[in-house]
Amino acid sequence: MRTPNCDKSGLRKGTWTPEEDMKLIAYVTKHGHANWRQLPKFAGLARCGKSCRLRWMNYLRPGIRRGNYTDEEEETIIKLHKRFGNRWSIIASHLPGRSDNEIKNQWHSHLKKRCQHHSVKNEKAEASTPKQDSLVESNVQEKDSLEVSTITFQNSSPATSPSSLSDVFCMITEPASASNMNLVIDDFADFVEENTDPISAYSWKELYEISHFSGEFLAPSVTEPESFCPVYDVLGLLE
DNA sequence: AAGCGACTCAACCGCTCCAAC
DNA sequence: GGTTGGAGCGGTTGAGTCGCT
Repeated sequence: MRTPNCDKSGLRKGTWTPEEDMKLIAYVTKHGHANWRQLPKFAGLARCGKSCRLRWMNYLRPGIRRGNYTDEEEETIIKLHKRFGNRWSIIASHLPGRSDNEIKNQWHSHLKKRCQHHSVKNEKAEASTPKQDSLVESNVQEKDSLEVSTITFQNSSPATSPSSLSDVFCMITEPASASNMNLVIDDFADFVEENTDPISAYSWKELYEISHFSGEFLAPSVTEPESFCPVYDVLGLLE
């Protein structure tokens, strides 16, 4: 951890203390974050706005997921990195609860090596055997599966119904106009109706995050944070 | 137990983008 | 069209931790 210190203008730098976290959570929960530059002044934090934003986006916002990556998540990162390169924010938008910073760290510490190792193996294999049609085909299929969420938006009617919360997230995080966003929200509403049981307490936090990004489209029952964001109850921050 | 290099990950820095004027 | 200011992004840093010798 970086040791806390101050810069020339008296603003604190380095590791965030629990007290600072509490102040930031309390302020953003109550007032939102329309202006990061002004926020630290009003929240009583001796931090720059950028530092507050980073702390909130990467560690404090509702729905953020910590801990080990699943195999599925790692595969998704690898696939999306193949497609988008170092566009961490785009990649993060496909992984609910993961921040761009965390994904970037994961890539540099684990996945990059794994991919390099994998590509060296592939190169050796390719050198020793002629190209097979099945390999080419599997690449095409992989590309097509990544396009699904985009296609959903490009057509004005959804091509597929979401089968998991991750699918809904993929759809929501694609570029969308207000009209096709409404279609996605309809799908989302259907999904919630049909899948009330499988949604875990954690997933409800994800739902809160969806409502945070697209609250105007969601039913009021989904935008009540106390229903699915127990951490705030613990902190006593809900009104 | 101590030393040391490799690794992890929270945080900073500098740049770009974009909207408002 | 040019300028300015805020937000966001990606690269990099460096303290802490881990694991090997």
